[in-house]
Amino acid sequence: MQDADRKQKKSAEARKTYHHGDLRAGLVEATRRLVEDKGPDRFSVSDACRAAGVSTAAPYKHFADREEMLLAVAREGMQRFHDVMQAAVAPHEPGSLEALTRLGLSYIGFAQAEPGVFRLTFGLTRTHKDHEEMVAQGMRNYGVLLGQIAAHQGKAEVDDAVLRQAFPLWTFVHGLAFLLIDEKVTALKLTVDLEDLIRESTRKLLSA
Amino acid sequence: MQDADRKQKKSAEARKTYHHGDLRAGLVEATRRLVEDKGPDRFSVSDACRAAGVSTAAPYKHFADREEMLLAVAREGMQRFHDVMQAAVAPHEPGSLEALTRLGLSYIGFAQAEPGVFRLTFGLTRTHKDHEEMVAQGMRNYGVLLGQIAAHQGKAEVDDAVLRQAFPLWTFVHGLAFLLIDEKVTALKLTVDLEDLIRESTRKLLSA
DNA sequence: TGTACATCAGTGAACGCGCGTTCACTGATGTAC
DNA sequence: TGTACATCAGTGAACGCGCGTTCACTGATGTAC
Repeated sequence: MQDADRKQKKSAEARKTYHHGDLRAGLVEATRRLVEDKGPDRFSVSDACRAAGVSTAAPYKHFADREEMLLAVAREGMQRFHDVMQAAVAPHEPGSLEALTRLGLSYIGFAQAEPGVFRLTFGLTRTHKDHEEMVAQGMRNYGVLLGQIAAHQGKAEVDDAVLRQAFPLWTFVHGLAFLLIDEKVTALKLTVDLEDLIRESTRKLLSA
Repeated sequence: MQDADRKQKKSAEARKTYHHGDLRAGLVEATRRLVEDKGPDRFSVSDACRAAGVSTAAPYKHFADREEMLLAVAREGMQRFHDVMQAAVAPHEPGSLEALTRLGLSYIGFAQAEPGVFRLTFGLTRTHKDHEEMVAQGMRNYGVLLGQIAAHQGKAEVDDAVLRQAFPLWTFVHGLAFLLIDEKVTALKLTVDLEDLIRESTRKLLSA
């Protein structure tokens, strides 16, 4: 909601002023959109400036370089991904097959809704690939699954058995996400009922 | 072997001549190497020319454009991938858990050995994404798995039941491949016994 | 065997382009008095 | 309330660069006679 407020504020008061209101947020949004439209590799600073209606020098008042703009989008995206997953499991019995199925569906749902951001956050992020904050957020996101599996095993903590049971589930939905957004499923003319596929595969992978 | 012959011929006879011997093959190899070193997106025609020791105009005697050079690498790569998978299953009882495990291991083996080519062939290939030859080779490659599953089900042909049982296996190893080459496994400090993981997950996904 | 000629693979220079980043600047804003 | 001033977000022009592609060319090769 604060985003909406800020936007309104901007358009109401600051539209035609010299200062932008919240150029940083505007650039992040422009970058995000470009990452979606052209992919993380085809994004250019100039494009983002054009989209934000600002000179090409402006971003450097807010970001050190191109990479930092992408980093901001990635950070924001991972947080959004986390929220989506949380919302997916929330209504269901923790550790239940239903909860895990919904979690899997939210994973591929995010990948399909925001393939550019999905690629950006899961791709090999060269420069800041061990940017500690990103890794921490990645662990927090993975933690949503780990928590469900711990619950499934009737545990309060994540132990080795939890890790071992969780990883194949991640692997599975991750592969499905890429096969979908890389259009292999359509290219090979495969028909897939996503919900059924995820539920059944999850059930099997959870079994002994 | 003919490749080796050609190379020898080149170095023996044609090294310092005006003509190159087999510049096409040389450029494809240079492109492949660059795709590995820098990724499919960072590849440039100029780089390839530099690597092949040739002027930047030379490739256009063999390829229509940059895209066609990548296409040649992709084509070659998919064929190689096919051979690798065939070789992996060949020694084993068709449709056996062992054969399927080896097939899965060869999949991630290829991804790890040639992550650049793997990304190139499995990524969204914009321009020629429905290049018929590529799709055909993709189906041929997928056919290796389908054949194994058909055998597993005691069938001579691929039917719907085969397709339904095969797809989750593909999905699984595909996800594993990306988690490995995108270094998520190492970033999250997960320890994974690949062979055991693939065998067990395959077994479970094959079960009722 | 020797010569004329067609073929065409590779050259080197040039093109226009968009990029990331820097620079000295300007003008809007908030604050101190 | 009004003025002086510091701050700093955004400007616009410029930089050097590497890119993909085109062009008229050159020289090596194979073939016909």
